[in-house]
Amino acid sequence: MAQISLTFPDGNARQYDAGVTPAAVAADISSSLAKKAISATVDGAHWDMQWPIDADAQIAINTMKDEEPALELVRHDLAHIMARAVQELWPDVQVTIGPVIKDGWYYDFDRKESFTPEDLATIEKKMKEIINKREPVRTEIWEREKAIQFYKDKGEPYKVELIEAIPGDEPLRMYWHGDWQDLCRGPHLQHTGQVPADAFKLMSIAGAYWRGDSDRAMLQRIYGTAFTNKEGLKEHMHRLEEAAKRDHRKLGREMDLYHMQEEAPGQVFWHPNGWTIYTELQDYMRRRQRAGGYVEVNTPQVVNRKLWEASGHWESYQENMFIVEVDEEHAREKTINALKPMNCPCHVQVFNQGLKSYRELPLRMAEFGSCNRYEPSGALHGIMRVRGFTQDDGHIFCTEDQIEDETKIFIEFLSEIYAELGFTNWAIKLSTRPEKRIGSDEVWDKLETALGNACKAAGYDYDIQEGEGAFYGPKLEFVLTDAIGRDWQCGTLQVDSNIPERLDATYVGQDGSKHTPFMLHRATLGSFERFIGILIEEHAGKLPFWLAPRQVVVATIVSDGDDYAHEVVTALKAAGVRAELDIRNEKINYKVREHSLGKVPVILAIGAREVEERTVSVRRLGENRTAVTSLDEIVSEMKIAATPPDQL
RNA sequence: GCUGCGGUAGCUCAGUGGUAGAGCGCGUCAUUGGUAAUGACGAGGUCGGGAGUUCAAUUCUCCCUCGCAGCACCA
Repeated sequence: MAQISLTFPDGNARQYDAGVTPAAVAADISSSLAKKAISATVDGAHWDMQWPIDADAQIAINTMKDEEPALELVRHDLAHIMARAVQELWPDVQVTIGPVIKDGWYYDFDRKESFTPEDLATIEKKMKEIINKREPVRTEIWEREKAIQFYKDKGEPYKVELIEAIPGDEPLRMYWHGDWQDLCRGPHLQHTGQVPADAFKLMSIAGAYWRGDSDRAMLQRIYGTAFTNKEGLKEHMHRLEEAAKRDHRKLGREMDLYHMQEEAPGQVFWHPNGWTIYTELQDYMRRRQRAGGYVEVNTPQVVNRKLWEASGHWESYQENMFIVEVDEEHAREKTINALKPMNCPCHVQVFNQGLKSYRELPLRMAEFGSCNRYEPSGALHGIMRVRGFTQDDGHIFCTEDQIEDETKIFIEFLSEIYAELGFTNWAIKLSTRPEKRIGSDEVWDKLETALGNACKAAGYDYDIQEGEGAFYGPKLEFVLTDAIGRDWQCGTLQVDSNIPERLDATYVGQDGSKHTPFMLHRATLGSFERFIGILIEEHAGKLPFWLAPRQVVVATIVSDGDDYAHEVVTALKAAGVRAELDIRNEKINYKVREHSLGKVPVILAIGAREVEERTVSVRRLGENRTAVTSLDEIVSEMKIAATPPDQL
């Protein structure tokens, strides 16, 4: 038999017969390693202890101490163990797929009756029994036909469909956890007892479509979370609790920012505090856009269907549009209109007024454009996904040659703004050509390359989302993350020549003839609603001072300080600071607690001493010490703090 | 939109086939206090909406609506 050489991480190599398994290699090293081993890494690939190695390779034997492979295996084995537990408890349940995801795994089942939260505890108990049996995990490679026949006989049509969807005639890998079998690429642990029985938890039950297709069966998905030890699980549960406290829906109520109600689902009633954040942000963006060479416009809310027919929205976006009909009863003629779901067609109307020259390009047109979209009810989420919102929208009319530069300029514009708003972690995703699209591959090549180059030129990496672009062009998404790790697209930039063409936008080129411009749809914040939601969660309600709706509360300790407190508030207000007076007949402890919970960044306490010395006792949110400062000093300090970053 | 769960006082929640309860908040009074809850008293709810079953429905059933989690969607 041929010999192969396996090189270990320490650089030493050993010779083995070809086809040796990591299990044998581990046993060769030591019996304790053979026991502890969970998998191997062979030339960078995650390798099951049972898989043969046929050629020279770099090898590392993994144990539970190797966090990355350990988590992967624990979660993956738990997916199988959970499916086995479910089928042992309810033999009529059909199994489908169960992948590892962030923090855990899920498995999708088909069962007539619904799983209940009580069932989760039952399943967990059964899973622990399976783990305690320490049954071996075994794998075999099967011919396709055999696998299909096996699952047909077993009455598992989902598995048959999965196999049929695997391309080619490649043999299929089967895994057994004890007697329970599943189709699986692997790798897996050596036996079920290697799964820590106290480091996992079943989290929730939800519906999920088979193969992600809403036309197909709705399955029941059970989510689980798992770590390599009990502490890991505990920490994770703690993180979830902490994240829940940052939820903008909770903070929005506590900080009295906004509310929503049944009569206007998916639309925001902004309260004074929330609207302060909104207008402060809008003022900031307006100054930023002016400085960035944009002209600001404003366009109608209610627009006749003719324009939507021309733009193509009537055909392809109608189910998401609020249709407004005006009938003869109270108007001279019957018209059908729609609330604008986006601003681009209106911006083209502005562009189309008068003849444009290539000398005017790129033309950067911005609007704080209020849009209404009839979003599916299940998609609504606080102020992050709503039916009525205002975009910090903009369209850059330009030539093809200008796309890359304009994109780079935009990315730089956006990144400065995100930094000033306190975001350090955000990502760019480049969505490329979808299957259904218009335009030639040459044009798509150019446009995708232009966007990618612009990112690199601006100094940013990006992830590619294959096939996720719009039918008319590729796009960049600028993604921020909320408190519990959900991603939200905020900024965007999309390349489009379709709408300009459909709506007859032209410019006169250097050659004297008319050309269709490209249009870059772009938004920095995305929508004020979503962005403010993210902003609240990112800062856990403790917004940067200049954005804080309530910046300073001047709180008296004794009523003898009332007059002076008035004076302090007046001075702060005159300096442009949002200051409030709290001379209620309450103890200072009470006032401090209340305003701290309300996330007021600065509390100025005033007692007899401060009145006497014309000072204030300064307490900042998140600190429990105080400092005495003179009135003049605090006013000028607060004035600077309240100045937006672009005006410093 | 789909699956599951939920809607009781301003908020957080308990509860019941015989028209409801707590804590916080709110109001009144007393208290003038040094940095995360002073005390006493009081007001406040057609139990999300509609229909049905019942002598009787907040409670059981159905429909609608809104919300939550996930899926699908997201120009």
